Amino acid sequence: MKKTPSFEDGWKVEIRRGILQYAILAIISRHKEDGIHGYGIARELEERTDGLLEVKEGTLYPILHRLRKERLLNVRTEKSDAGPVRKVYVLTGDGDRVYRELTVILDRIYEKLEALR
Amino acid sequence: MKKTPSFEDGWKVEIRRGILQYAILAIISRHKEDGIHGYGIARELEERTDGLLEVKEGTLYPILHRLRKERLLNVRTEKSDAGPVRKVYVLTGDGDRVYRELTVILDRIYEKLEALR
DNA sequence: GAGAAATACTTAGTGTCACTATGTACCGCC
DNA sequence: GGCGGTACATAGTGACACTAAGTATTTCTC
Repeated sequence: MKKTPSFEDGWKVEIRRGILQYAILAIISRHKEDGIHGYGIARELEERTDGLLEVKEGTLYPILHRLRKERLLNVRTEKSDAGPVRKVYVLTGDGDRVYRELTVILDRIYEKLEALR
Repeated sequence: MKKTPSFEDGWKVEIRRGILQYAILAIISRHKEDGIHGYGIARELEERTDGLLEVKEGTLYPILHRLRKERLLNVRTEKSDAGPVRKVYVLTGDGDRVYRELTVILDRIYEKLEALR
């Protein structure tokens, strides 16, 4: 029997909404035209945030598909020397623009939240 | 005919998840044992964030009910001299504890996001 | 060459919650 | 008595992070 999650537990799930999409854009953005593949994004997300933004595949890949559908990402396939074929993602022009817009909004929100307390 | 919302529009809705609950706890927290009523929370939220975290009643009241159900808030009713009876909310001990925990988590997340870009 | 372990991606199903829209009702003022 | 401000409630919708389970390839070890 699983115990009912605390309010904080549920909140942690909710607060990741939007944040995850943004974080993924941020990671892809850092890799510029070289791009990075899904599995690599998952690893970087975990390592570079000390596990705070760790994602399971079931969370990550739907986000990537969505971002691609929105034309924020381009994909190419690439042979891996240690597993099946990879899908390598790079930001489109739109993706870069949107990423920068979200950064501004996020900063504004955080700023206002700090002022609120 | 309403135009299809942009990616940013949808993202703005998603990013508010969790944030709104936190912001509402923050506002109630500032009012200590005096408390503040729902309508007042809505006004403060709008004014103190330059409209960024404005909420409609259909968003606000369900959140208050939820927080109360989680025993993070206590309610008392109070006569208003300019309208119907008010419900005045104050943080419970749990509410105060949770609010402070969420603050820590939020700061950690924002810190990691900044490091990511 | 069988099995395990790491890599790499996919998808079905669930629950939560911010949103839109609408409704109820009280007060003071002209 | 109608209007504007105050004050709260709730039904219905959609997006998305989650869990869970699956497929498939490569390399290393025995």
